[in-house]
Order: sequence, then structure tokens, then C-alpha cells
Amino acid sequence: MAKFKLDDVDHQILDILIQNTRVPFTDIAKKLLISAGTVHVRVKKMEEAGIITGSSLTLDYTKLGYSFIAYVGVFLHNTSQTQFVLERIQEIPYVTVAHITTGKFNIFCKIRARDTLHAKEVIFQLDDIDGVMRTETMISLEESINDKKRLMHTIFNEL
Amino acid sequence: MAKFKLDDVDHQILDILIQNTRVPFTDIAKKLLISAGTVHVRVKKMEEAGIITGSSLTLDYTKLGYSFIAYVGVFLHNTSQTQFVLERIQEIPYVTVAHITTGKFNIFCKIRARDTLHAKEVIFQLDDIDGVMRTETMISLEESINDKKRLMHTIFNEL
DNA sequence: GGTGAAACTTCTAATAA
DNA sequence: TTATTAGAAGTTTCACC
Repeated sequence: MAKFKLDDVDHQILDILIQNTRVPFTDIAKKLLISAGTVHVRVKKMEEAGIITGSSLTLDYTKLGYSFIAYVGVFLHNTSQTQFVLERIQEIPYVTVAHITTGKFNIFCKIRARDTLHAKEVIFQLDDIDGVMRTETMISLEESINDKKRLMHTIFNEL
Repeated sequence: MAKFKLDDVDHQILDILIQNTRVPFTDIAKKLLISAGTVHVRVKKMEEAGIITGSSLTLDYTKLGYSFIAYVGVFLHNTSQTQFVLERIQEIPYVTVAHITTGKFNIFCKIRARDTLHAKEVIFQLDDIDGVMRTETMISLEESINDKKRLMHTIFNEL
């Protein structure tokens, strides 16, 4: 898929909305010295172009009792089983992301659980899927997320 | 941190907003057969309680020319260097997440790059950090993200 | 392309239940 | 706690630059 051409105004709009989707267009307009109508049109275009695919809340899962994060590498008996196993993995809600990978593992996923006991259950569920040979777990002791804004700035300065 | 008590109405509000933060409160109210004022109060409370920590746009990075995802495991000479290395890693904008982990690697991170050539540069940057012994890369061939909504539903049914 | 203003929709806080 | 309501605020469209 080709790059999409965004100008500086688009970048600044994304910059603001990426940090808080509920900032009013009128506020953005004031800040960028353009009209609210323009902000509206720009956002709509970026949505139509598929650059903006949606918006989501950021929740504190720790406050909901889910403070445990781990990455689990999955080894398969045979790579032909990849799709089947992936589908089984997707049925486990505690697996938040799964990747088919090259390198050490065949499938690689991130899980979010309540605690070690709960994580053990989830990992056993993964182990029990037909075609899975074994798994290897890396427990996250500390997560540090790099602000999306940093990547965006870097991307924008390249375009 | 303790669990927070959310009732069914809160769950349903989160369910809707997690999929699209811009759904008007009046629409949510209609759907849940409550008033918009109530929705407003509930959301505000969840924000104050720290359950809702923010909102963000979902962007299609592939459309922006960034279709390459890889996970990189980092081995350190000495775990005492963990904090130092983590700080250097955070300076690289193409690293979107980094974790201190137990298990195979000392630090584990996710990178987003334009292509293999660019990824190579990023990985070399990681390798060059003082204290890093070596890295191990797993390239993502296919990413499958499990809907946040699924995890939420599961969490809610437990609470 | 952008603007500004009108028409419409939504938000929000105070009041009442 | 929740509902109602009315004024404030935001969104969206459109005729005109």
C-alpha cells in the first residue's frame, strides 16, 4: 500500500487527536488558526482514505484487576497447522495480540491476566491446542510504552 | 490496586466507547434506555476513578508506509544496566513498546519500521547501545489483534 | 482547496425527583 | 442515584471566496 500524502495541517490534527480523540474540532481550529469546518473536512478525508481507522478508549486494566502481562512464544509440530492454531488462540480472550513470526517461534502472542495463577491457566490452554508442541513464556516485569506521538512526529518529518 | 466496582450500565457504556470514542452520549443513552445525563455522569466517574485513562485514534500505519513489525529480544551483559538500556531504547521512536522481562531475554521490545532495510537500521541501533550483548529478532508475518471488546466482556462477566 | 455563518446536534450542570 | 431540562458548546453543511 502506497504512502498517503498528508500536509502539515493534517499532521497537527492527528497529533492532537492521537492524544485525545475528544478534543473539540473548534479547539483544534483555534490552535491551528483555521476554521472548524476545515478540521472537520480534513478528519473526514483521513477517515475515508483509511488513515484513521477508528478510535478507542485507553483503560487501566490494572484497576480492573488485570495487572499481569506476558509474552508467549508458541512452537508448532508443523507450520501447516499455523492457521488452525491461530484461530484457536484467538478464541482465548486473554490473548490480546498474536503474530505469525519468523525466527525462534512459529506464533508469538501477548497475554493479559489477573495474576500468575491465572496466567498459568491461559498458558496451559495454549499448550493444549492441537498442533502446539510447546510454549515459552516471558513475563513482563515492567511495561514502558513509547508515546504514539513520537513515532508520528518521526514519520511526518520523513514524508 | 484493587478492582473497581462497575455495574452493567458502566460495562455497556465502555463496550460502546471502546469501539468508537466519538459515539454521542445521546446515542448511547437511547440504546441503553437511560438519559444522556446519566451516561455523562458515569463516564466522568470512570475517568475520575482512573479506569478510563484516555482515548486515542487508531491509525493504519501501513498506509503511512510503515508495514513492518518485529519483536526484538535484548540480552544484556549485566542486569544492572537494565534501566540505562531501557532509557536509550525509549529514545528510538520506532520502538513502540518495551518490557523488562523474566525468561529468555532481559528486555523485550516491539518495533515498527518501513521495511526490512529500515528494520535493520533500528536493530543495529539497539545492538549498539552500551550494555547490550546481542539481540534476537522475530519478524511478524501476520498480526492478528484480538478485539479489546472480547477481553472486556470476559472481565465483566467475572466481576 | 478554505471560510464563516446558519441550522442542527450534543454536552453539561443545575435542579428536581 | 437518576432524570429532566435549558443554555452553552460543538458539529456539519453550504454558499461564496
